[in-house]
Amino acid sequence: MNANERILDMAEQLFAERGPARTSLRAITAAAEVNLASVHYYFGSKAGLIKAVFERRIKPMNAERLRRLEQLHQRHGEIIPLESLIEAFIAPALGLSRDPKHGGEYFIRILGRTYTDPSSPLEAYLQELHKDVAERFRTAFQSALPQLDHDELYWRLHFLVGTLAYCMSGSGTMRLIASSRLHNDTDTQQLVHRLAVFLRGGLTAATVPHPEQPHVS
Amino acid sequence: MNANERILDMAEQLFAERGPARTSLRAITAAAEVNLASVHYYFGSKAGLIKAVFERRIKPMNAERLRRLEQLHQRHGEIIPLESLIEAFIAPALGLSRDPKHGGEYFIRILGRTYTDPSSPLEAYLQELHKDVAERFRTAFQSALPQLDHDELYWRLHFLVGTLAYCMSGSGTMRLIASSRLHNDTDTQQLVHRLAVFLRGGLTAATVPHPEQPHVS
DNA sequence: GTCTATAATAAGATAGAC
DNA sequence: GTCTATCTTATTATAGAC
Repeated sequence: MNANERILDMAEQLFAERGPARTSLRAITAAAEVNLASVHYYFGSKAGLIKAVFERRIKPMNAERLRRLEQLHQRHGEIIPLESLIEAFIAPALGLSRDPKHGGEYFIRILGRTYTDPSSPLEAYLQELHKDVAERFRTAFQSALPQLDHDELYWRLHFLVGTLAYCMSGSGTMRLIASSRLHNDTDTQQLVHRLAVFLRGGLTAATVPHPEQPHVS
Repeated sequence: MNANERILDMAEQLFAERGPARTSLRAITAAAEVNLASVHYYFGSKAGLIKAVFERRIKPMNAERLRRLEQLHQRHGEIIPLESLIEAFIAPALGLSRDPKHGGEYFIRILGRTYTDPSSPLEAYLQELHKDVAERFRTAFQSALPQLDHDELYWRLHFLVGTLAYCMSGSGTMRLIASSRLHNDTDTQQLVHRLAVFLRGGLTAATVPHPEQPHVS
């Protein structure tokens, strides 16, 4: 394997463990058994490396999301069954860790964290990478959930992304609130299904007007 | 105001903006208009300061959660209505930003992020701070949702925390998937209510057996 | 308790040989 | 393309005067 890829692989792994900010180039190059200078040769800077690590996984992930969405539109027309739509969005994300070809065992944890890290220098870049997916799925969700007004849909999709991000971010804090026993049940298919059921429930919950503070706009 | 508190306040604010790892003590002491050495005098080290920043907000937050839980148990006995239970858990967290007395305008963003940051040196300490709340609320949720088995409850509470964490982490990436227009509707009461409706839908969603991969244990 | 000065370390970046 | 050696800067931490 070439140095370029080895660097990306080890950077990914170390970022997952300690976060990009706490991971030095020295640690990465040592793990990848390459020279410190090679990072700058291949990626220009640490920021360039970080960008490359994200790009390598996110582009195929979002391509898969759009492929699935396209397929669903062909089968169902404009209005896609909610459960299918949810799965088309979350499965490619959670599946990163599953498919050995994607090798994202570590990556999903990084990505999950990044979604709650607004201060990251990556923010604008990530937004750009997700723009197309965000737009198309929002439209599809609006069609599948015509009963929700624009604001309500906005917030619920926000909640959806949050739940997904937390799932992706891994098992560390996962045990904070829930059971402390370890789970072998990390099977991705199961998780996708469990999450999809939860999200469908949340997205379709009947809106009840706020008792004390009715909506005025 | 004394130096101790000024340091905590500015650290909190800067952590929210850039994250603890990317915030230097120099930046903090400059903003707080105190000497660099005073951080070590009061908190021993940067790690000590970070711990203090978290402790100051989390302890009252969790005390308020337990207070509300106690009150609900007195009113309803063992089985608390789900919606009340959800609100008792999320309102003190989201309310941090609201009540000026708590002054957590910045803090909730830090906390939200930390939940998806398993590599943080704080992890064990946070778990300790949350232990009591986690245990009591898990029991209460199990009573309110007897139809869910242990595993299913585990995951759904996990999803719940994830959604809450994302909400707390702030508006940065909040716009990735959803509308790009800015919202003035950041009113906390509204948000608590919106989130509670969503979570209730998710928590009570009927479990459907996984079609392709039935649960075998 | 507060401050200045400085130590000790670690980091990203680069020059230049091969 | 690859590597060694080094530069420059930034950071945490501490010693010691006041």
